[in-house]
Amino acid sequence: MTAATKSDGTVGKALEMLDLVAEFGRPVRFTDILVKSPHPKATSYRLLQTLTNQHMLEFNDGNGTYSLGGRLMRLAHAAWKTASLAPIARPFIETLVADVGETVHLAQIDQGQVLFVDKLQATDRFETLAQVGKIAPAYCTGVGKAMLAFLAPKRLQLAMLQQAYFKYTPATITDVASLEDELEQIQVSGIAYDREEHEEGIISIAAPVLSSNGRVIGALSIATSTTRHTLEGLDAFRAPLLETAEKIGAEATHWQFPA
Amino acid sequence: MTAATKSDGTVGKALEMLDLVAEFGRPVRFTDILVKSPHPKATSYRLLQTLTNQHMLEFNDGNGTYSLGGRLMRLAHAAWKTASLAPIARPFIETLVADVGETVHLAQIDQGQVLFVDKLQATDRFETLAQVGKIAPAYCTGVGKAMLAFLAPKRLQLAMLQQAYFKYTPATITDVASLEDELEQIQVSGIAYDREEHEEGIISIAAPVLSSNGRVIGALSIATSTTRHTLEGLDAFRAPLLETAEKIGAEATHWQFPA
DNA sequence: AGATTTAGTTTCATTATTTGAAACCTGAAG
DNA sequence: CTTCAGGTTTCAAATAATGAAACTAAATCT
Repeated sequence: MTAATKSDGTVGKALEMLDLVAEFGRPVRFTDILVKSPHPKATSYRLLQTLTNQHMLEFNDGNGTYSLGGRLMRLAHAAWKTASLAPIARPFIETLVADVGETVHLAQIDQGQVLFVDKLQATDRFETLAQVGKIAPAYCTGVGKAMLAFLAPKRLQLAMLQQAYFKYTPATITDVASLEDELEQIQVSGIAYDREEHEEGIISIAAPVLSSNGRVIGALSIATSTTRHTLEGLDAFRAPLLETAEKIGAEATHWQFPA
Repeated sequence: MTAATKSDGTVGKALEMLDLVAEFGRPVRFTDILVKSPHPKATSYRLLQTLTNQHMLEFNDGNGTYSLGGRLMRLAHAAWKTASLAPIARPFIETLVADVGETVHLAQIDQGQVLFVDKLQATDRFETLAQVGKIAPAYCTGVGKAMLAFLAPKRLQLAMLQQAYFKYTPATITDVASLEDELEQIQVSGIAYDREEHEEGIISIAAPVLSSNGRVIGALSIATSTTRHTLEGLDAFRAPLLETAEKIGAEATHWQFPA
């Protein structure tokens, strides 16, 4: 019995089903879900019914599949507006993008993972799906490491322990000791790098956003490809990045954003 | 037994609480929720606890408030990727934006309302919060009317009836008969206009996205301000808009997107 | 300081909901 | 016409949710 999933009654089970549907990444038939569901047939069926009635799932009569419903997007929009750093940070990020001409990401830490809450693209070249709500592991992304480095010890422990370390690329750090070393360095410099650790060809420079009480409330990064910049080249963005992160931190404090 | 709100057990109650928190539009204290909650103190309290355990809500120790949680954004991202028209439509919309140099919205109809699922801005700046997940009434927006006009009669009835008609601006049509007239015209022309009916100073031209079987699966609009274009000026976008809507419809059919 | 109010939390017997094995549909394949 | 697979419903038993009331902690009043 891990601390991970506390079952939490009916609501817990229902949300578990939602996660299942989400995992499939495509509309799913009842049987598809059934094989993954820990519950017997009748129970799974009724949970799906309930969620569909509640518009958390949508049922497609045509092919008998379930997919995630519109109510989720409405709620998430509300979440984004009221509970994320994004609305507060937007104006500053816009300035930064205009300034450096690169794509900027804003992330927060959520359940030990990186949760992207905003993304502004330079002008706008090709790509990309709305990054908002996307998650990534903390230990191998610039924003993730920037936040880990400034996390309070207990929260850090928690985030580090509950993580499975997967080697996404040859450069991914999967060794806890090395990771801790790097976090220490980041704590000193206030800057984190992603050296193709999550995706080959993608590098980034990131800075934590700290509220006035010193707690990490997010992180900011400039991400680019190795074809556009070298790792050293990223240092040009160091100053504006830090400056913007600081401004956002000050503003967030002013708005009493939860630490 | 109204069709409106079927309570649907514990899960329904929990989601009702989520909606409550969302409505406040700010972090809320337990007592704030209590006055709006239909449930007694202990029940409301436990529902919030459950949702917090499940990361659907987040509790801020600092000031004792609840706000919508990260899990919602994760799920919504999955919903956006798998259950919305947006990923399919993206490339076409990008082309359209590049073509006309205006901001383009993509919307779907959800529970009789307009649900924005994507927004691409013309190159430029100012404004705006991630529109994804934002909702608006159908009867007074371009995209909304475009979809209503092509909705199957029964679904239209439903959407029209369950709507409260609020006069957002002097131009808002709140009279069902006039609205029906306009929908007929839209059916013929395949183009809908928003003549400052939802927001003063904002006009738009919209076209429905139809799947091959003739069902509306979404709508596309070009929105602008009265200071940039006149209503007649919008007609310049008519052809590219229709063309793009058609391409998206064809592609969606190909992907068996639910009608 | 002591009394009083307010906000949040817990208890526990009662009540209502959820559960799941099994039976039952229904349309498609053999 | 049988069999089968996917989906749906039933109903007594098991479980989880309920809520009045009691309790705690902190703030506010006297």
